[in-house]
Amino acid sequence: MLSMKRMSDGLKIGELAERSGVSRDTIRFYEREGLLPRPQRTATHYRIYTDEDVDRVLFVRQAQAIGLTLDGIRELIRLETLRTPGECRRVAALLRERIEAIDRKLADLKALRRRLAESLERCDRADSDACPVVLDLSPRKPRVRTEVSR
Amino acid sequence: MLSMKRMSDGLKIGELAERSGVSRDTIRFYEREGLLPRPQRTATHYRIYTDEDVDRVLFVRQAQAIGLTLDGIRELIRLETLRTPGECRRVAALLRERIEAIDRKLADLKALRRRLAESLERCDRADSDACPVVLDLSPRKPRVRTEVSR
DNA sequence: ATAGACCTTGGACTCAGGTCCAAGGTCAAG
DNA sequence: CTTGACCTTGGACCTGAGTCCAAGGTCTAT
Repeated sequence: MLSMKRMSDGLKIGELAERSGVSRDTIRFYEREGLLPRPQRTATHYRIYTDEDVDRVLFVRQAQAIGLTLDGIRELIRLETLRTPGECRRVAALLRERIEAIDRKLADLKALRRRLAESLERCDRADSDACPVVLDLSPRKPRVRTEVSR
Repeated sequence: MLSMKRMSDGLKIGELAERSGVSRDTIRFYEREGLLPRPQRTATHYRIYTDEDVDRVLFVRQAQAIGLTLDGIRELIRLETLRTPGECRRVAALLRERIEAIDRKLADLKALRRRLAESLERCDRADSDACPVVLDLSPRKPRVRTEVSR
């Protein structure tokens, strides 16, 4: 007979872990951190989870993936579960903030990439010994004339 | 009479700290970590640094700024100070690695930015309550029909 | 009834890159 | 000689996001 068990309710922590792709320890950690509600327990203190909890864990991972910290995620969950009026505006603000942070990061990384690519070129052009790039990282120690800016 | 002191040699740790823009503690930490050579000492055990050390600290900060870890920087310093043959090739390899890492990061961030911008738009378009974006982060809980992929 | 897989707890540990602190030594000025 | 700014050391602590562990309880199959 097919076990009705899997249908919907009553996951043990290991099952939640498997379904959501995080470790048991992480789940307990999220609970301590207030990212997951305290689950019901069996008579023997086993945690029992529902599909909602699976979603909640996935939510946390998604939110992490977009660069939020656990603090930020807690805040987001609070907004959602309390159905705070103006929730959407808060979320929008949060999003704008995140986007700006990303734009700054992008700009930094692009500048960095340019620098590195330039260094690499010089490195490849160099005749082997005494890497110009290493020396270049040392400020004002121009033992090899740099001659790159043109 | 002008003190000859400032000319060149013999910085105390606080002076090195000031010139290189890091804290005393950080300097001692770098020494422990092998990023700075052990300095000479006065008879009373004060560390005395030279201008080379200023450069070295700045080097470390520069290298950090391009995304290297302290481990990587230690390696770089080893390459430089040992004048390892093939130094330049190693450096070039390191640079290529860094550039690839940056490219991956850039791609990730751009994708992320697109997602967030899209969410933000939906958020702004929404009529106030029950933010679609928060709900959207929750996988398969479409209490509000998403209707965005038109 | 016993093995093996699962669960419980609290607390320690990880990583990187530092920061902070206490208790004491040194040095220049007033 | 005392004050205040500087220096020394070893070691503890911090952040963020978990991971690992020991000692014990439970459940399922054989």
